[in-house]
Amino acid sequence: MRVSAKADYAVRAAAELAAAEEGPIKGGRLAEAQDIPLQFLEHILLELKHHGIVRARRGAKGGYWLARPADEVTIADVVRAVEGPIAHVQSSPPEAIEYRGNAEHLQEVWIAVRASLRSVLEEVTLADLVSGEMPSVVTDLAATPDAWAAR
Amino acid sequence: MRVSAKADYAVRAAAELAAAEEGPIKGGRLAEAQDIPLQFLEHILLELKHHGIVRARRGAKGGYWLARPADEVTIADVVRAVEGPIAHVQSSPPEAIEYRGNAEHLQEVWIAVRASLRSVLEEVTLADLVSGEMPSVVTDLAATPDAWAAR
DNA sequence: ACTTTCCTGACCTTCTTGGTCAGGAGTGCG
DNA sequence: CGCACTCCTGACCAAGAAGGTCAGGAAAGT
Repeated sequence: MRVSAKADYAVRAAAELAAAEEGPIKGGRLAEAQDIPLQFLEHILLELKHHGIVRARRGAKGGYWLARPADEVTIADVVRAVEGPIAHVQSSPPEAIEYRGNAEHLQEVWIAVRASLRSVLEEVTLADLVSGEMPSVVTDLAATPDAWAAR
Repeated sequence: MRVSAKADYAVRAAAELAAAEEGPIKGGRLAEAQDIPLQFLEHILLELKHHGIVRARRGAKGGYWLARPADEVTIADVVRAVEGPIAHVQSSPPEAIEYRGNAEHLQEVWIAVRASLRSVLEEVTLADLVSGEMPSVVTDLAATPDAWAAR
């Protein structure tokens, strides 16, 4: 139930790409802008490329850029590319699990958990993230009492 | 962003305890009812005990029972007991992270993610789970289009 | 006393996390 | 052409977590 460093890095790098006005951006610049170890970041960017989130060119004047417009890439896309499916239980998707006895309805709970994660992650685009103008689902949730408090 | 076997097991065992009419229930019976390796389950139950979710007595006629009424124990309580804080990013709570550059607003997203998880996990009690009568937040989410579909 | 059941720590194997290192391959420029 | 620059790729690595198992000790009941 935690967000890995890899996913966090991937979203941050994608945000930098989304904000770029023009031309390919070098890995080194992304690493510096977001304070991410360069060699680790390159592996992450490669995964993003394999998943069609990002494109790249080598050589001088090379670098990375988004494969699609920033308002068509969601945070869920980026997270899935590096972390795999969201909200799996015991490495299986919740709809594939069969519960017995008094835990029978647990499946519905995990389905709801996944749906609630999706309702946030699939709603926020990289363009939203960069502009700071979040969809209402985010501002509403962030405004709930204790949303910023530890538990 | 996944649910561990341990958390899944813990909730299922807690559901069995919540459904128990009377008296302590033996670990062996829980393990059998939910098909969980007994020795692993005992470690989990011990953690639940240390977190005040469960109580126990040894010896013949011994076993485990809930420390509080089933409608006062949420799934979030159980999950936190065995997995630690929900929705940490890079092992830190989202409110403690400072983002730079174009990722500045990412913090709000992770806060919203945590709030959305809480809105489900803190709302469902063990009593709800056993009865199958879920709070509306769960039924609403489970009824959204594609909630049961993979991505 | 003796059985039952919880309690605890040690241990184990495999996988994941969060990286680093070394080198190969494509691109652009002089 | 040659060279510098940058991405691309696989190998490796240390530490920790995941998902258990094993052996024994300590309370409770009969």
